[in-house]
Amino acid sequence: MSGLDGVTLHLVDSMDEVLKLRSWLGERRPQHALGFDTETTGLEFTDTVRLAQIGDGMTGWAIPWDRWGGVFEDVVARWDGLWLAHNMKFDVGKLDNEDVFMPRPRVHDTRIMTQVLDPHYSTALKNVAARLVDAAAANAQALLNTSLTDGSGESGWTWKTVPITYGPYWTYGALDPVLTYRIWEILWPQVDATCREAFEIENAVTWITERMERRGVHINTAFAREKYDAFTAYVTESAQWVKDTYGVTAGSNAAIVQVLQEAGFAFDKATASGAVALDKEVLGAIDHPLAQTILQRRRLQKLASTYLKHFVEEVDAHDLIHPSINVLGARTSRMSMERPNLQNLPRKSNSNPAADAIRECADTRYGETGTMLMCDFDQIEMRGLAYMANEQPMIDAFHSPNDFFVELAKLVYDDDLIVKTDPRRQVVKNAGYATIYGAGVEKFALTAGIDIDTAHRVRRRWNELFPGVAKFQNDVIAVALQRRETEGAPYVRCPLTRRRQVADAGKEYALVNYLIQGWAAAVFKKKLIEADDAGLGEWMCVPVHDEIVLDVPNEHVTEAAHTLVKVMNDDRIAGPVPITASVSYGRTWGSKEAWVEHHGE
DNA sequence: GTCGCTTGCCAC
DNA sequence: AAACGTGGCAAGCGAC
Repeated sequence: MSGLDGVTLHLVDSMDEVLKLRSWLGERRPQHALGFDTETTGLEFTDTVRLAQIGDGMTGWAIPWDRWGGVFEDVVARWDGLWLAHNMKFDVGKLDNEDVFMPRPRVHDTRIMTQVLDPHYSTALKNVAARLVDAAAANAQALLNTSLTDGSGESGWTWKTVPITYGPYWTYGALDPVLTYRIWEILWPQVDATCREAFEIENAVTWITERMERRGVHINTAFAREKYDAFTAYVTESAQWVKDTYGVTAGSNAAIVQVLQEAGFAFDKATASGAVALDKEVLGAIDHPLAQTILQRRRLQKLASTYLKHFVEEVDAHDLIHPSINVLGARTSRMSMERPNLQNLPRKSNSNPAADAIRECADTRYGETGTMLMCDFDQIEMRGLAYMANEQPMIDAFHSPNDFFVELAKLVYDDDLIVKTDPRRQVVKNAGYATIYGAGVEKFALTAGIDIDTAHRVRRRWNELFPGVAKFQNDVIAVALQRRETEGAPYVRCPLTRRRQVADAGKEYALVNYLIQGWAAAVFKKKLIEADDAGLGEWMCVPVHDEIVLDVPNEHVTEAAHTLVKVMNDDRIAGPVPITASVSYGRTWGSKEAWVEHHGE
């Protein structure tokens, strides 16, 4: 059968339709699953359900919420099979708000299925449906969606105002669970056969992050406001000073460059498109009050507008901020976070002491009776590299009680006296990460702050010491290129994605990084599930790639930290490479106090 | 006024 | 032969 021929759509607007729906439901077998979806007044947290839809591959039902919501609730109570949704976190959350609770363990997300099979494709329902089910129907539906989103249709209606009885609205609504069901029919056999564990991990992590989103992160709003006001005042006053003194706009790079050129400074760094670069590195090297003022203004503006502004303006009545966590954020299986992104809060730094305030804004919601716990893996990606390359000297270094990069530096420089403060340790660390990212010698030299000749020597020595790493890199690329011949595109198989393709032809070197990053993301997600199973789910707030942040009442801190240590340290998950993690704690996320386990307490 | 592009910068 | 991966976000600016 082609496309959607023969599909029947119903609007449940009478007792007669309700009876038809009940009779239809009675004929469903639990193994057949049901698709569901909601239409809401919008995408904001405060927006509510207007229509709830259910369906299978041939029949879709649109249920107006205000009048017939109880019918949907009744179906949820009766159905004991699988529920399918595309982007389930959104719909289940909206239904939660209406006091209708979907049975989470029985809800499977078709968006996750597309992602684990091939993250190269768009996961948006309309695109997946157009690709797998019926292009014309999906595109017509997308057109309506756009007109409702921006009110651009002839009617001027929006998601909030469109009459439920408007034909295109309810029919396309009723079609969504049908499309979801069809997608499931096509994708589930592939997922089941090739990447079922990946699907189960992503589906489980989705519910864990949904809980984190609801729980939120507490903000010390008085402190955040004080810093925001102070930084913003500097931003405004310095801009005025720049205008008064030099007659230019502080935010206009071209104008600033011109003033500095007239003052005798030369510029040789270019941007991607060939303009004169004026980044912090360039500014830092210019000994001129204008350059230094612009630099400091940029620093404080970044802190005020990217972080503090959200902290001040977007907290709820309990001073909690609720970012949105995207489990399928990166095509390497990493998660991403937005509004705001708490994965890129500045760390403590000597060059920008003002930045310390940002992590100090995120504090425990329990005041004097709570503690923030931060637990992060130690060099997780380097361990992944050692594991996948099976590189014995690296594995040995990970078993040493000493610092990993000190041990590596001793090998590279053939000097047993190297200590942690030796600058050669940093060079070797940079060499390691340059390998993971696929950097050339030139970029490696630049980031390590060494000359090209030294970089060449270090890299030569590195390859000599770790031949397994080079072999691993070459093998990954060779296999990928072979796949290009036989399957049309070069790709790697990661633990949570069946095919991770290169973004651009000629960038095959990046596949090594995809593999390592994808492996690390899988380890992290498995540990989130273990931590949740061990009872830590109620305290967890933020996942940061290799770190979990928790907000714990003091009476549970000792046990929570102990559980974290037990879950996150693992000498089995990476073969001969031990995975270790460190816990720190304090009143705020910025606290650095190391947690030491006291046995026998 | 909005949109898309560019530039810059924060994290892991 | 060539070569730093994954994200989110804000501000300036020209184009519509």
